[in-house]
Amino acid sequence: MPPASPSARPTARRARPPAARAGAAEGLRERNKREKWARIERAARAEFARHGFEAAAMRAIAARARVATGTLFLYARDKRELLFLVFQDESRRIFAEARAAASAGAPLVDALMGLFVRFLDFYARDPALSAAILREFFFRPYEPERLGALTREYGALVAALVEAAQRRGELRRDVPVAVAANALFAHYAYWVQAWLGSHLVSRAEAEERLRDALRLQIEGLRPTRRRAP
Amino acid sequence: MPPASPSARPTARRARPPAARAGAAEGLRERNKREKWARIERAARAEFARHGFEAAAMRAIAARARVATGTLFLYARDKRELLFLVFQDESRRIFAEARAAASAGAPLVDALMGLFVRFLDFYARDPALSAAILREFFFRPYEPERLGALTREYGALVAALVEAAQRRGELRRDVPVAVAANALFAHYAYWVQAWLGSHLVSRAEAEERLRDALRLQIEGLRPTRRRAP
DNA sequence: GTTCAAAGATGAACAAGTTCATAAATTAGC
DNA sequence: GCTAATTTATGAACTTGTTCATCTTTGAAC
Repeated sequence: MPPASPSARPTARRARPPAARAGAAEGLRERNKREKWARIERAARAEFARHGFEAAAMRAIAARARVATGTLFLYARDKRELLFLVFQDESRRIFAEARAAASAGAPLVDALMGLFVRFLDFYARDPALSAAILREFFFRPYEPERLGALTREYGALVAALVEAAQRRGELRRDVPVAVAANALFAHYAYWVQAWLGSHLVSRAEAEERLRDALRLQIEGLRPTRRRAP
Repeated sequence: MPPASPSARPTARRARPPAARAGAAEGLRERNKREKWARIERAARAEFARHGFEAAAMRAIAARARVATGTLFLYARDKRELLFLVFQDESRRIFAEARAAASAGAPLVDALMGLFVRFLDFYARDPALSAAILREFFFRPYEPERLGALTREYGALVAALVEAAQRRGELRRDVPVAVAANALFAHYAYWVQAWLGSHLVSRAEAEERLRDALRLQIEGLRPTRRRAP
């Protein structure tokens, strides 16, 4: 089977979303590109929010941004990438906040929930759009180097919390940090899916069940001989 | 926010895939419908297999089935439902096999892996298409009463294995069966996603990590005072 | 300031999913 | 068997994502 994604091609034919900073010596080209991208991003955000990912039309986004339809494809390879770029900044911000607020000293379940709940809040702002993001980027091959970076950061933060807990004796030492982190993260992914994807639980239920699941992952399902008071 | 799916509309405008059995007294209408649906299903299966879900064209499916394009939409509401209908039978078969072979007496991890591996094999036959199925039906609101039934059956089977294990003392009794089943199933969902969705692991790795994760879910991450020999 | 090559922008054209007015086929009433 | 009513089938037309030949703008050499 041939690889599903054309891996060689750069993001878009030419232009790419320029870096956000308005540098000192900035040519006309760069300034135009920056302004155009700003308009496109605003427009995309608005149309996605109003109509959802599927129903938002590229032509409508282009019209709102006052550019030709084809221009969109100079800044984003396709509609999916537009979605990704729009949410990239916001995810980064949420993630930075979560990292800053991460209390590696707290009991592991609390520390993890402090991180996870931030993203639940983020998703809750627009659940349908969040579901689209998860679907488009975690269930479809997609330029690993962009999204992969965010995912790895997330994983690394979970791993750091796990390692801290292990170090202080809250967790077994014979289980590699990565294995434990994956096990815990699996519950997060599962309940997010149940909430945003399958609509089997509400946001509140997802949070509750996730907390329980994390506890249960730590405690284990095996019968215990004795329990500490 | 309005619900994303038009919940009222029936599956397709009129006709629906007729029941498979060729009843005794069968009118011309029903026979024609049955034959046409058989052709459509075969055609859809072939086109999906050859080109993948996205690249398979409805027009090509229609041509191969020797019907007009619009006719497809009398049998399936949209392309997604065509995918679902095509795979419904096969999923059912796999599931029935798994249920029949389920050895509720085996250690829980083995019993669960006996079930899960059957689906991993199923997915492995066409990973890209399997990923499409998971993406289209678990990350998008979609007529809960169809897919929901399959999912619930799956969940019920896992729960039965869990209950058997609990009964024979392999698991704690103070954790509700549903909670334990969800916790275990989460690892399955996670590693399937890592394999089919994110391409982070191979099929073999997914299986291996899943087995480890199930063990770890049972053992727990908490330090143990003592271990049975 | 003029020239020219490179970068950026445009929108008509294309392909694919979906709809719907219309036609064909089937059934039921007589 | 004929007719009317209902179901089923058709494919042109519409919408939307995407491409690409063409045009415009920019920057630098002179």
